[in-house]
This record gives sequence, C-alpha cells and structure tokens, in this order.
Amino acid sequence: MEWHSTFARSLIVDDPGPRPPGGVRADARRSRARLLAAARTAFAADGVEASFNEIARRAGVGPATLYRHFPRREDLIAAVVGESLDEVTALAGDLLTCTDPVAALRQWITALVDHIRRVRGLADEIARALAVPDSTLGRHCTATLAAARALVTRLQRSDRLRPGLTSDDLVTMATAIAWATDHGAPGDPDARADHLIDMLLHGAVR
Amino acid sequence: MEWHSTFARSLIVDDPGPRPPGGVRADARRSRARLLAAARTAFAADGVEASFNEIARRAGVGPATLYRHFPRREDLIAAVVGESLDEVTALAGDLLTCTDPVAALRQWITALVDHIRRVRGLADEIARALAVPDSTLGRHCTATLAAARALVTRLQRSDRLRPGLTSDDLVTMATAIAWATDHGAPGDPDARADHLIDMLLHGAVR
DNA sequence: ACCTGAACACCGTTCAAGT
DNA sequence: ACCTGAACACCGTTCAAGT
Repeated sequence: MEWHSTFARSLIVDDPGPRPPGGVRADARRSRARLLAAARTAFAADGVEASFNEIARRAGVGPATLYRHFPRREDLIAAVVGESLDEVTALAGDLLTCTDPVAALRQWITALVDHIRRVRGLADEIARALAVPDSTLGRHCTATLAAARALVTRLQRSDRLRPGLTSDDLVTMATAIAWATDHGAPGDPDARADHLIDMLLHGAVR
Repeated sequence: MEWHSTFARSLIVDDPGPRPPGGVRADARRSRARLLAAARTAFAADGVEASFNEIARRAGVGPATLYRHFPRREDLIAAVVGESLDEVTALAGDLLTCTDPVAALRQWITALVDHIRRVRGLADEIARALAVPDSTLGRHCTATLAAARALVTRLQRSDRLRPGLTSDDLVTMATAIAWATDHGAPGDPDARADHLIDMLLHGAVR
C-alpha cells in the first residue's frame, strides 16, 4: 500500500529537488537555519514573546513556513534554548563529584537561574513545560528534573536536605527566582538572584 | 483666568447633565461601575490579560470609554484588586499583636500569596508595580511593603530573621511563589503554595 | 464632560496556490 | 516536500464627531 502511493506519485510529481543524506531538502534546511537565527535575535531583543510574523519576515520566509518548521511557539523556543538548557542539565552530572553536596546544589541552581534569566519571559515557558512533559520544551525539562534528582538524592543521603522536599520543589523555586529577578527591579539582578538563592537554601527565619 | 474660561464655556456649552456631590457626572459613574463589573468577570475568567475591547463590549460602552476611565491596563487592575490587596496590607497590622513573630509572618505571607493567586497573571503585574512605585497599582504595593516592614522589624528585634534579608526580599519571594503555583502544575495548588512557603521560611538545606 | 463607534496598525494563524 | 503571500479574525489604541 505504502509502496503503491509512493510509486504513483513518482510518476506524476516533479522532481522535489536535491536531498542531503539527512533526508531533508536543501531549501528546508536553509529556511530552518534562517528562522533559528532570526528567532535568536528576536528573543534576545524582545524576549520569548517576540512577534512570529516579524521573525518570519526577518528570516526572509513566509509566516506559514515558520509554522511548518515550528508549529507551536514552544517548539521554536525549545530549538533556540534547548541546547544550552541541556548544558545546565549536564552540569548537574559533573557536580556529583563535588565534595560538598550543598555547594554542588548551590552552584547548579545558580547556573539554572542564570540560564533562564538570559531570555526574557523564558521562566513562564519553563514553568509551563514542567507541567506538560510531553512537549518539545517539556522533554528538555524532564531531563533537567532527572539531573536535579541525582543532586538531591545525594543531599538526602548525607542528611543535608530538609525532609519533605523534592527535586521538583527546588527546580520550581529556581524558576521562580529567575522570574522574580527578570522584572526590572532596581539594582544588579545577578546579585539579587544570588541573594534570593541564599534565602531559598538557608531560609528566611530561624 | 480660570474664571474667565469657565464663564465663557458656561455661555456656550449645553447643560452637561446632573452632577452628584462627588463632582462626577451620573453617566460617568454608571460607565465606571459597569466597566468594573465587566472587568471583574473577565479577569476571573481569562486572567489579567483579558481583552480590553471585550470588557468594554460586555460593559456596553465603547472602547474609548474604557480608556478614558482607565488609561493603562494597570489602572483597571488596581481598581479591581486594589481594595482586597489593601485588606492584606491591613492584616499585617493586626498580626503585630500575634505572640509568635514567625507565625505572624507565615500567616501574612500565606494571605498575600493566596490573594495574588486569586487572579491569573496578577503576579506579573504586582512584580512590575513593585519596581514602579509611582503608579496606580504601585501605590498599593508601596503600602503593602511598608506593612511587611513592620512584621520584619519585629522578627529582627527578636533575632529570628536571617541577617541580610529585607522585607522586599520576602514580598518578592511571596510573589514568586504565587507565580509558581499559578501554572497548572498537577496537584492541589493551595497545598503546593503552603509547601513552598515552608521551604522559603526554613530553607532547603541544613 | 463624557460617550460613540469607526478606524489604524498590528498580531497569531490558516489557506489555496504554486514549484 | 516545501514555500508563498494573501487572507481571517482578533487585538490594543486613538480619532473626529456627537450630546
């Protein structure tokens, strides 16, 4: 059946053009690359809610082409920030060799917060993706959560984690701190994030 | 001068209609009331980003009338949620008589988080307003911050607050927790907020 | 003084039509 | 298979014109 329709089309349809080994047509590859570059610029300038039509225009393609490559906004976001988020995920593994498990957690949360803060509005997308694991960005977040779990398990084993807390709680609060330090409050946002991470780890009262 | 133009207009312009003691024309009062009712419904249904045109339509007035009464979206939000935010502010004063200063802080932060969570997207507006005190919503927030300061000073006096923390830090994190528990994560959001407040107060590690 | 509703420039998204 | 660009329904916001 599959064969039949393919054969029939091969007799009728024109040559679809050169195909690289990956199986993706050359013009599609080009469009995708241009879209990603335009999205990177737009997200850096206007945050994650940058205009889709504008991104397509700046990439020199029609809006429908953008939708063909990235059906939901989340897909485009994942394509732009997914790799660097994966780097943060990988960092968690490296930090497992760190002698002090609390220092390891602190360093990792700082890296996560810094990453989320690099694109305005990304905290909202991450929070959404954490709740919907079966999505493009959600899959990256699931990996991040798994990495966090390893760090947290190590804390539990050395009895340094407050009972009842989960790795989800920590990632959620890291995202919340990234959100809070991304709203143009006066002062250095980096220092402010650091300060809030301190409060998160050691508490407000005693 | 003032007198002159007023006199001149009184000769030319038609009777502007009945004026209540407040100095506001009756139709304006009516429009304002209908707009607020429509906004309350719309915010409850769609959150704080509900369509302005739709609110005007449901209030039975033109869009420009909405803008005349509430020039910026923030003004409408402040008119809708300002009073109940003031109630939270007032609660801080009542809680100063509470014997345990930590319990007082906990109860107040819980009330603040619950309030912000009652309207979707309000956390973003509050965060923005905290950074811009000279705005409609900002003035309410300034009062809230002042109230928080009293609770925090009491904590400091009994040496129960971690050194280096400010009332701003606590309000910021309360807003962040409200934001984090407003993103449709699985589970009961009330319980989740409570859990995160615990972590905020007592810390993640030890 | 206040309201009206048409209008503007934009937005996200989809479509039939092309190659 | 992929791209095009016109089109749709919406949005926030402003305007000249009315009463």
